[in-house]
Amino acid sequence: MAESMQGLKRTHRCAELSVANTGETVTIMGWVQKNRNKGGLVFVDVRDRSGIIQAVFEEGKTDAELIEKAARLRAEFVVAIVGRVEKRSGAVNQNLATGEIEIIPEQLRILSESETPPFPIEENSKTKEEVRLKYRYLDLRRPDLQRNMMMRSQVATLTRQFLAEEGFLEIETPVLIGSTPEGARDYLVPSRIHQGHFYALPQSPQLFKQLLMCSGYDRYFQIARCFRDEDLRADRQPEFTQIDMELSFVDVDDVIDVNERLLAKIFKEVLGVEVQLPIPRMTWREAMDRYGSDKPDIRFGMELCDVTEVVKDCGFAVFKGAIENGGSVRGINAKGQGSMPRKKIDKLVSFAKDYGAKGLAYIAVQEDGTAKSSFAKFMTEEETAALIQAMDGENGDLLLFAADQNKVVWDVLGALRLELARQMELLDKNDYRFLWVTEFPLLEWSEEQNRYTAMHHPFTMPMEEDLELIDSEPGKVRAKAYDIVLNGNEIGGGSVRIFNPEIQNKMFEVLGFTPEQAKEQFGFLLTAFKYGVPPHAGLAYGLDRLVMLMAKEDSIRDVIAFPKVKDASDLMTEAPTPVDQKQLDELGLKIIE
RNA sequence: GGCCCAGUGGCUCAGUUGGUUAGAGCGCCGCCCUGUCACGGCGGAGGUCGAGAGUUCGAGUCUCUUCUGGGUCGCCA
Repeated sequence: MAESMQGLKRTHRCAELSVANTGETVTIMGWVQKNRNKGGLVFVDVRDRSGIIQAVFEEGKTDAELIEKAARLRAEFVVAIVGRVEKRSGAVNQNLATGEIEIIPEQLRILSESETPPFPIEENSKTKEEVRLKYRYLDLRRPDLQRNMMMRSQVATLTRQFLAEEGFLEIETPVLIGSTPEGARDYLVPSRIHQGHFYALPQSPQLFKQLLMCSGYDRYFQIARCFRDEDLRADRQPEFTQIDMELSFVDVDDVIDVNERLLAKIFKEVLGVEVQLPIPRMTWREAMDRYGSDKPDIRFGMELCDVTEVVKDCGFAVFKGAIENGGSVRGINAKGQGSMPRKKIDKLVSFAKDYGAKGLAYIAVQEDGTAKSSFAKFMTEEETAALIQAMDGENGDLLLFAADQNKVVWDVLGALRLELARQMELLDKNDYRFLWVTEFPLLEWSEEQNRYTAMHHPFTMPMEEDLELIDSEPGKVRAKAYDIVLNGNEIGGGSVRIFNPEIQNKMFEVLGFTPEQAKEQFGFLLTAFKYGVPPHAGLAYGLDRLVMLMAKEDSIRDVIAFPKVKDASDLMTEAPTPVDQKQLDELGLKIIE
């Protein structure tokens, strides 16, 4: 039966106690981690979010009645203990922060009993995620998740502190907004009052923060929940959190400057990691050419090498064909992997095919200098030698080549490069390598829609020097857009925004919007722009991804208190759930079976 | 929507070429134990192998379907 905590007040968290508290009478409250009964001598480990402290119930020092009560404690009982802090008379536990001390109880109250939990509440859980998520409130008791959540809170707090000092105002924007079909799928919320009309949940506060700039708030930020109804991944949840900001009277360098200092502060204070400023920058084109990715992981090399010129006259039809079709031939050199077994190479080939390659050519340079190759028979010895040389191929290297349109070649080799790095264990989670990727293309051709779509969003400012290309070669126009990349993850991105209505209208035109469509969807923004809009720019971080990397986790689920699973449902609450017919009727909705 | 992986007591796993009462560790329950902290000792309970169908004399083990979770491609302005 549960006892009251009346008359007691917690004085410390468990692991806040140290030898400095020796002799003090303290009150702790927490969960029983472990009860070790030596037969009259009872050790109880009590846990809270700070850590663990041991209480010792011993004859002569504690009432017999209390010892008996302690012996009844089971895992996850919630207890309050009043007692004296003493240096341990027995062995010190080096593995415990509080390992030199223990509590000699004077009072023990069982505030709450517990059934045996379905899985152990311990660090480095081996329990499958399915079970953990069903009992997420228990999972969240585990020290590693508690550390993650505390780290997340610390990041948010530091962000608020820093941005406030830099003159940013925290302003909330609505969650019930109008739908804009451009981009990701919206979550829709039916309106009861306007039947047949729907709100959408924001994919980001983009339009509102731009309007706040129009309204003169100058520097805005928000830690904002965003929603996208797309398929999930390890680093994608249907609802996620952005650190969103917008600044007036700034250009690219100003946004980058304040954000570099923000990142440096966060990493210094949370992880003790010094971020070397300035963070290196790379144009999108350079990133693609060197890494085959717009979010390169620069913790390791294995850069792409364009060998189009070297092989353009060779006898290998695949290479020649790709080049004649306007594509390129590029390779990567997996140092020291020349002896990779055929089976493993075949796996790389099929891996490459998943990314759109028609095939993957390779040369495995043996230790004796001979080459095993999938295509050498189509080439002269001189051509093969020239290719190996162009790739810096040394004995024992594995050279892998993709030949196709640039986009395919980049995708394939970019993915392959990462896969090989994983296999070769080149990725150190303690190594934090930031990179700005700049000058993204403004537009991207969509085969599916047979039109250009905005690579970032339709409010991104083209680079002034490319403006003249916007009609003739829209695909070549670069944007004042930038992403902040950390260890191959896009942790944030932003752009300078268009604040000139003519350029904005031009942009809509290129995107295939009729003036009517533009007005219908973004009319309020376009109208706002008629009343004096400051030049402005902004950036948004994916807070979940940022904290995931800081916590050295592989999934953002490990830094989100109540995440959803792959099909976007919640295993604990079982949301989404069916609703009553009455609710549907009120909303004027009918479910078609 | 496609592809891949996993699904055996509460948890984590093992189960040979399909063959008698399905094993282990941890946890749980009982008894014992005064310095443990992965406590220890003795004893015990607990699963029909995600679900369904099929092949077979016989299936955890093969086939098909399905459900659940994970990874990934597409998708994610």
